[in-house]
Amino acid sequence: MRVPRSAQQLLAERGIRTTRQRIRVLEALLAEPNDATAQEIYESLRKRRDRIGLATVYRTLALLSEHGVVDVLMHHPGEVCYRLCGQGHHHHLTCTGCHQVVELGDCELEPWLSSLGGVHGFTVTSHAVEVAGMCADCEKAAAS
Amino acid sequence: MRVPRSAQQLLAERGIRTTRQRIRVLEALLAEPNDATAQEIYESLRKRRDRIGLATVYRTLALLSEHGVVDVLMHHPGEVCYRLCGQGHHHHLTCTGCHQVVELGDCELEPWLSSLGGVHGFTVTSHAVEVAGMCADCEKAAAS
DNA sequence: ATAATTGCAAAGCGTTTGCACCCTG
DNA sequence: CAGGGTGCAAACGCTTTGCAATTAT
Repeated sequence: MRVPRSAQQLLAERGIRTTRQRIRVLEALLAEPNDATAQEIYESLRKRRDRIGLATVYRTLALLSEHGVVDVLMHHPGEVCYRLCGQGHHHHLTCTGCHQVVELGDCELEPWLSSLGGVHGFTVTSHAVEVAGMCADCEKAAAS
Repeated sequence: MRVPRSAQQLLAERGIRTTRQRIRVLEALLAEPNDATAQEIYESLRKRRDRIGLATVYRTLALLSEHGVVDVLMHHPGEVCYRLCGQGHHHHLTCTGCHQVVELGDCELEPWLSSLGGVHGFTVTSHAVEVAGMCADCEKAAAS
């Protein structure tokens, strides 16, 4: 799912102008196995002494999500998270303990959903599934 | 799914103190077939000349969601919607045109999801499915 | 009676925007 | 070199909180 690609390449593929800041944001996402908020990305870049404005992080993330480069996740109200994802349709399995995110491929819901939509007179255009649980490590930690 | 119940009853069932304001908020939700934001509920109550504070609406909705009386939906980033739902597990089918919401019963995902979780060493505790589409009316309107 | 609930206004938070400057293509 | 991109700080909108007055049990 998560094909390793360079930040440069990701931008070029979509015909997005490459700037130092956009590359930095993408690098931060590439280095982040889970999801991150705009603020988190901003802070991690500032810690690395990268000169970037918070507004630019927001603008870049908006741009990237418009182009389908990053996914937008909303597990908690008022918290928007971004994540660099593999191409194609997939869903997410999130650990409630440590917030690690696992991509779920092979979604088998399409047929079920479109039939369900038909019953209600809907044409189903998209669907999102967010699965929450506890990873093995967190479960162990919680037990003690 | 959506058993009609009185606002009074809903509060009493959970042992929530009944106040004029809480009943008004619940009535607004009972009258609302779809979902509504805190602000929308506040405004609809003010239009009806109900004296209620915005803060109370927020506090009441938080209370009701804690007690499982209302569902919290987040289709769009930065927009938290509340909805009075039937009991039991279900999901939502939302029209992107008119925002009407249909409750989907009989969710057949449980077995699939827990097996999927197992593969990744997760104990799946919950899942949310949000299906989006176009209802018949909006599809017609869009075609013209 | 007394503890919880309310309303208001102020504070808080994440996010967006206006504008002068800067950089990419 | 032109048009898009950036940074800063101010503006923004939604939500939460402090506190005195009010209300339910």
